Amino acid sequence: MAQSSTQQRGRTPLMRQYYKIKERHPKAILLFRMGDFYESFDDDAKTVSRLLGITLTERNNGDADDVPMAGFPHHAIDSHLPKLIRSGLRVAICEQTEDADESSGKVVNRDVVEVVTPGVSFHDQLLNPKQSNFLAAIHFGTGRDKDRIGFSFIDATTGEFSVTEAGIDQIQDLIQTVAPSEVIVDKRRTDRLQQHLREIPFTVTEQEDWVFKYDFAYQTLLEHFETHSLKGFGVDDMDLGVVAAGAALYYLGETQKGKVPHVRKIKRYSKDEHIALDPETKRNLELVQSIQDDGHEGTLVRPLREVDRIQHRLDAVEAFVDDRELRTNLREELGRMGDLERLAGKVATGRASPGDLIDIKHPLHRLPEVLTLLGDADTDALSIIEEKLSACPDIVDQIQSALVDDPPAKISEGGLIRDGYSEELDELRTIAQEGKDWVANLETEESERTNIPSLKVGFNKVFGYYIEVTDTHAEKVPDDYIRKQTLVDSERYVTPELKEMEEKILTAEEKI
DNA sequence: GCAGACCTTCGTGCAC
DNA sequence: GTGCACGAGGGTCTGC
Repeated sequence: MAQSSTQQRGRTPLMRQYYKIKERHPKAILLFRMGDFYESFDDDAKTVSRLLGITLTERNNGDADDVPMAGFPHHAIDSHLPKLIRSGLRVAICEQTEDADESSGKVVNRDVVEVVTPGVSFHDQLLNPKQSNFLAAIHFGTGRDKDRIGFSFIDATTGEFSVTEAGIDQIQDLIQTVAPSEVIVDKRRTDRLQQHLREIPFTVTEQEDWVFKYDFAYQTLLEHFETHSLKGFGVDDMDLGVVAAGAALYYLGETQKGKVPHVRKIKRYSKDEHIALDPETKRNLELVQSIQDDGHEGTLVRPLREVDRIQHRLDAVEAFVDDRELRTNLREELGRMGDLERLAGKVATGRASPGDLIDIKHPLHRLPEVLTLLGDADTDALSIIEEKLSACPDIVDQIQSALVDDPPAKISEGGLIRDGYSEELDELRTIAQEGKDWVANLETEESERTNIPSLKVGFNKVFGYYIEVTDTHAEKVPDDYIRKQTLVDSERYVTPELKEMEEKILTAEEKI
């Protein structure tokens, strides 16, 4: 709902900025970055406070009424965000887009950088490593197509993107087969969705009707894939499907602010390729997990229908049954590999952590072994796979030469880049290390100079480097020591030289 | 105009 | 090991 100028009047600049951004995301909880905190206001704050169990307080708002507020430190988002999303909410994450130092005393610029929803999330805490997380779009036909639908589904983390068309009576089958976490639908057609589903085990997100216009959807797909038509993907003839696919891709782009370069193709999905299984059947056949311990994994969620493909799969299975060594070795190799598809998605969207990059290197490093095993197999069913895969040696080399083997959890912690990769970085590290060596020697030198055997040099985040002397030796403290802190049985001091070296070390580490 | 207080939660340092 | 105090970084208000 648009805020009138009357409503905006009297508010502080910060709250005017907040409501302006909130206007663009009325259906999402807006997490508003304020320094080291994510803060929520107004009705959002009441919801956040209730769901996260955190204090609901208030923030002043100029001449307008105080605004309800609830917040948490930015580093706690990984634990709080999943609770909000699992409650079925959408969360818009608003970050500061400039440094406070550059804002000339004004409120810093802010903007939403990501909208997290049940069907669109890159956060590990919200994803099941064993399952795809699909966003689906359904477009209901009209006129002569009134009994048909376009159906598209996309996994934001891997870029897997499919489209199909079906009779309206097959919605239930499609939903059960794909099992999306979220379905987007034309807001005028929500009732039809409900009419054709026995239950709705996903979040329904309504979109404006223009999102489901053919021309808009088709153009969205062409612009994304940078093509003149969709013929190359084999989906050009699916008018209803194209609308659903365009709507799904548009929604994904909106939530990720266009950062979805890893969605590089769309494929035609044929429901006839697979047998639809309802949740009860999957459970009873223990295809996904065992009934007893909920832990055993299954792989036959989408059984094939085509005889040729079934035969091809059986050939591969037979090869493994006949060749125990191949089976054991390949199982061992694959067991060491992570989820490359999802990791590649993280890299493409700029979300990869240092650990993710190393997790990419390890499976790629082992891929030649896998390719050799597949190539040596005595069946076309496996050697075809070998021909399709590349070990990407250039990527492995680059990661190997640039990154350390045991990276920090966050880039901000430093120590990610390998020595020798960057001359400038090596120089800064040398300055920092030499400074630390100087500080380390200082303890011995000062202990001898002052004749205080218990003298210690330490560091903490509050006071930086300091020299600690117990009260027993207080009378021996030299005149050039500057007192900084008093403890129960000791005093802490600094010297001009120590402060100068601290500045050198910290400046170098900041640049690193 | 300036300094200090305030406001959510959480990690850290310190005292005991 | 436990409990307390503080600071993280924004923006705003209050008091001098």
